Amino acid sequence: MNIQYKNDNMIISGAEHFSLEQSLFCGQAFRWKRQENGFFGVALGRAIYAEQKNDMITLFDVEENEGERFIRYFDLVRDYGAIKKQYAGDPFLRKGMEYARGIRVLRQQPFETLISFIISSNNNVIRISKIIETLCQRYGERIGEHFDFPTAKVLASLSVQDVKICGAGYRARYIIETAKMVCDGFDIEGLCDVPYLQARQELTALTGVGPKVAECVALYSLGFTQAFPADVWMKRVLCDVYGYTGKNDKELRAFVDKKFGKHAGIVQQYLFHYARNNWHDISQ
DNA sequence: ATCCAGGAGCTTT
DNA sequence: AAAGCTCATGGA
Repeated sequence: MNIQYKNDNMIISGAEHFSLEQSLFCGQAFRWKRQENGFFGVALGRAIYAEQKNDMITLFDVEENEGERFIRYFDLVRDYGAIKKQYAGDPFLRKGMEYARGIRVLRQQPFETLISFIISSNNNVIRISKIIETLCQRYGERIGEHFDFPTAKVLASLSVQDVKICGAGYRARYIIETAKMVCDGFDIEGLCDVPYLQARQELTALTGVGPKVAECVALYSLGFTQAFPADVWMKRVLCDVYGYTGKNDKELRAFVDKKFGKHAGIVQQYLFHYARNNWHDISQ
């Protein structure tokens, strides 16, 4: 992979195992849109436009120091080729990795990820995106014509009605209470430095955060690649393809740890994207 | 109309 | 501990 800066743009060439399209629209991020020949989003506190041609990605209006932050955001340093090789013996997973070959697990901002996945519970992607966008427009700091994700401080100051207006439904209370806990000193970023099991458990102390949301935050924002968000789709795959018969969260974790190991979360992203888009073929 | 969506909290067994 | 019920909302 080679990086250069030209005319205020950042150009990444030779990026293997990476597709903007697949990484941005595989259900892990909610604020990106297809625009012109590329993708527009608000991420890391700024508006950004990106294009990709084969293995060349251009990030527009990005200076060097900021470019490094997006290298991390897109998880471009990690050797996905080596990871894929470890799992090549699994026939179904190999199909998943082939279908979703360009997915990288993004490293998003912890608070935004936390609130986004609280909103995701018992909800669908289109509506999740809509709620988040409204939340940003109403309560986020303005970035040109766009809006940043609201801060914990602002969200903590809102009434339930203020948040319900955005379409959040019964989750409005969860959002506000979690924001308050963060304001009162719950250190999300700090969870990067504690063991995975501890991070996951501490996250569930937040209102609206159960096992699934905790796994999402751990995987998509804290860098725990072994975190394994298991929604209805993943459970279908585990049961129908891998013969999982367990009943509770603990049994599922044990099954997943044994089956997929320390990069279970990355594997999960391939399986999720593949299964969600091809279930008709998979289940015959 | 009924069911479902990247589930969690609360109540009852 | 484990299973059951409820929680807004909008689209299929």
